[in-house]
Amino acid sequence: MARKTKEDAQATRESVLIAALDLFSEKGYSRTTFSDIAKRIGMTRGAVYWHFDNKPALLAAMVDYFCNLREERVKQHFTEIQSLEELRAAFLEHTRAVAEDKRLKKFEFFMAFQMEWSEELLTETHKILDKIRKDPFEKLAAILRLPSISGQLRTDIDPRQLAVTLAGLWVGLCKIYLGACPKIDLVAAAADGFDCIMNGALKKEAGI
Amino acid sequence: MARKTKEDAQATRESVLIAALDLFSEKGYSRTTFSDIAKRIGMTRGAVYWHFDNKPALLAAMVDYFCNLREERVKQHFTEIQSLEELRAAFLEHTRAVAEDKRLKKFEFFMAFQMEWSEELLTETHKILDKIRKDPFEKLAAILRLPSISGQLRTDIDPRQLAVTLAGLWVGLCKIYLGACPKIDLVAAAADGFDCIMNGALKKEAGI
DNA sequence: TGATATACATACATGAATGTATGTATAAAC
DNA sequence: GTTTATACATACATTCATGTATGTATATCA
Repeated sequence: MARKTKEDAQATRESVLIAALDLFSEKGYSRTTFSDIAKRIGMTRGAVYWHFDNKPALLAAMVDYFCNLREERVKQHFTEIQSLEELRAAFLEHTRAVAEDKRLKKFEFFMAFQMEWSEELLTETHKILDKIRKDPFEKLAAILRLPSISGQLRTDIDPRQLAVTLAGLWVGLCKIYLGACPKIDLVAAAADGFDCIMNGALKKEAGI
Repeated sequence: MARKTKEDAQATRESVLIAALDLFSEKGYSRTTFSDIAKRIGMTRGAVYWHFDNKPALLAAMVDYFCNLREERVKQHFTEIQSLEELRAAFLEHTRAVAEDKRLKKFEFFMAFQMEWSEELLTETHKILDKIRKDPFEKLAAILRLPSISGQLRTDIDPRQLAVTLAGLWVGLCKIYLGACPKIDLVAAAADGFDCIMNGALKKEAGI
């Protein structure tokens, strides 16, 4: 058996990426081998090596693949936000995605607990990770600066600081949830936290 | 050269633990070898193997060592809290410790970014990590339930939920700070977040 | 003042993951 | 229809971390 069609080859490439996420999130990046991945998809190491030069390259491709998948969700949720209600809805929808989309959850779990980020691997996935690491509050801050929203904020509240607080809450709750020792309802916790923060950030007359 | 005094041996044991934290946080757990650690302290692998049976055992001892160091700080900050002002001070003091105590910062960085937690390694360090993972909001919740504090909370605020929010904020801000891409002032961000949340959680007449 | 256990250093043996070279059947290009 | 590049499988070579066995000088203890 050899030489499949281009579609078949593309399919095995994707199956490698998915198997990589599965195994990386199960065993950790460093403990999974090309052999593990090949076995998982019913092929040999040769197949994996044909599609990806080495492990860092596979990691970069995998992170890129699922980051884009995540970015699409973020864009889907956080574009065209005009009001506080829409921001709240987007915040919770994005949270719900982490809690309910198994693949996204795996990816977030992998990024949070199953990866040791060396300088080398960071530069390998440089472009994609730069986005993530700048994103969490820049996007939020821009939304909070919209006149329709910032007008409701207390005058002593800095939109950027508020964005940091909201992003911090989101990152922290996700981490606690993914660590999953004391089981929490992620969406409910995010809703409570969001309301509490906004309740403190809004002018008295503009309560949610 | 051989057979040092008991004090000397204890000193090299500690130097191994410290070198382990240094190297683990620099290169990641999986990429550091016993050889690396031995070189760092100017000894051979034999010395490291004499003190620790293998890498998981060393990891467990190292985590135990620095977790206890951290626990002492937490206890130091979070016992005998009676008022909101004291809670705020403790919250910020604990945050400041992560930002300014180099060793604690290294440890938190290691736990957040340089460790892939397999089932095996989790059970190895079971007792210690159980503490950490239950801790973040149980301790906080207990404080928030103190009459002197809960009396100031709005009646629709659940102390436990508030604890989850505060813990989430803390974990998230630390993670963002330790990731350190968009530099933030951790202590200032924690103060702002704390105030904002509390401002939303307190009765109108009990503002900070 | 020996005897013994200690705190290492040194040497070796093993396995396991990596990378590469080679083989091969077949889709695609001409 | 032939050629060629593709999408793998197979085989081999190398490195490297681990673990263990052994050696040894010296605190410690009797």
